[in-house]
Amino acid sequence: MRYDDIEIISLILRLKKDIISTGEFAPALGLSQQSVSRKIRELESNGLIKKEITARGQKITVLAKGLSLLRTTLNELNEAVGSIKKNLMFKGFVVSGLGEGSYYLGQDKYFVQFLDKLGFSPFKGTLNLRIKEDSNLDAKEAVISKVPIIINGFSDSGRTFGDIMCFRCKINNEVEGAIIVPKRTHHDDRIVEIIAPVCLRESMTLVDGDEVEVTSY
Amino acid sequence: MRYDDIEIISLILRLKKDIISTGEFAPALGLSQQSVSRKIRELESNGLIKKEITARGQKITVLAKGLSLLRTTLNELNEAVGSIKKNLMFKGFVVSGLGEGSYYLGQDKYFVQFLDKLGFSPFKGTLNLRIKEDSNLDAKEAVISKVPIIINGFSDSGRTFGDIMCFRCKINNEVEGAIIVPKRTHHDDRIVEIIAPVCLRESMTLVDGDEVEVTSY
DNA sequence: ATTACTACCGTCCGAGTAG
DNA sequence: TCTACTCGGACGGTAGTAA
Repeated sequence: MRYDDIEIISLILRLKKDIISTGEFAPALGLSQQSVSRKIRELESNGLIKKEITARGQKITVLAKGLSLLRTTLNELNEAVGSIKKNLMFKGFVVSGLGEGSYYLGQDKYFVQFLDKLGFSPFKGTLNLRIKEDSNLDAKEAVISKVPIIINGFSDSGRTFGDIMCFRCKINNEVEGAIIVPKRTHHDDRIVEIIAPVCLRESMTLVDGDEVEVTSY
Repeated sequence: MRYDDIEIISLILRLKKDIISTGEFAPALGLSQQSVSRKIRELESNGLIKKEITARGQKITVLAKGLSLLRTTLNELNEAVGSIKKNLMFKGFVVSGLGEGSYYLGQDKYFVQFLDKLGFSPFKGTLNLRIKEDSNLDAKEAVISKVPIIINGFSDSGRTFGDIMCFRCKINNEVEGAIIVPKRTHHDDRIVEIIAPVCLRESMTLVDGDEVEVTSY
């Protein structure tokens, strides 16, 4: 478990203190003072750090070997996070629109924001997909847990319209559009509403039951 | 030791395989098949991943909670690596110039490159520092293991002049200059030669034995 | 204050093996 | 093959305390 060492080195560097006591370290690592003391001694004997003990604590210098381990790990995590993006794809089946999306698109105060924030003027209707497999559901959850583009809500003639979250996506690797999700109402998890500059049913000749692939990027 | 989980999740993502067996995982983590099996079950019960067991192995999906942990860790490491730069400071004592630096500065073909690549025209002499403490020596090593600015070597009337590596630095947090290190000759590790647009001895009224702080940025 | 030793003990690892 | 159970033993954790 190489990453144990990294956790400590990372903390040492982030504390940005010249002198640190093992007791100070302990709670941040969820360990006792004694264990931290031992861990640090181990790091030193592995040549990852160097320490000088003073009256108030120890001055720790992360050595080249330690830094190199840190950088390697950083690269690994970057690679891991990078590979997530490629996993952000899910499939669903075209269903007839029962979603609220189309209604939103009819509201001018929403509509103007779409062009502004998404860069395209959406067709005034949504493509509704139903997700069947659980694995695709997870992918969809991953997409809509990314940082959303927010379409602000408003009040009009006594009614309140909430914020809408948008997530850019590509439909069948062909057309660029966006998944829209009302911020408040958590309606059926398995239905996804998609908007695009064009009518997707027409431009891609889709009918109910057709499988569609959605990629987030 | 939170990072243990990360190590496994990171590996899962980097393998980019749909189906993975615990036995395949084991060597990469330095654990036994049994331990990997248990670790993965723990990850699942902590809600970080989801797994489906098939005949050939298990299909693992990293859940939102797992991804978020991964991103947090990535940010921490980025912060840690970022803070290294601020740690790149060392101290040395002014000594009389026995270095080769001054000689280099006398060579026009080198000299013109300094202005070009460093953005300043150096005073035709170097400030030589001797590093006494080992901790400072480590910091100095860290500085000169960064990506160097290279001053190209050349041949002149039969003699060969090698490449020179430069590292921007700040002297006593006051004057901007550069550490220069011949690429070939690995002369005394404890002597550092510094160039600056001005004569540092004069502008900072330095004499032999004065302590000087060098920061790399 | 600190660090770190000793002693004890709980957790975790892995060999064997079942399913 | 695969996953995962049992169980003995090692490793790692902490309390007490010395330096």
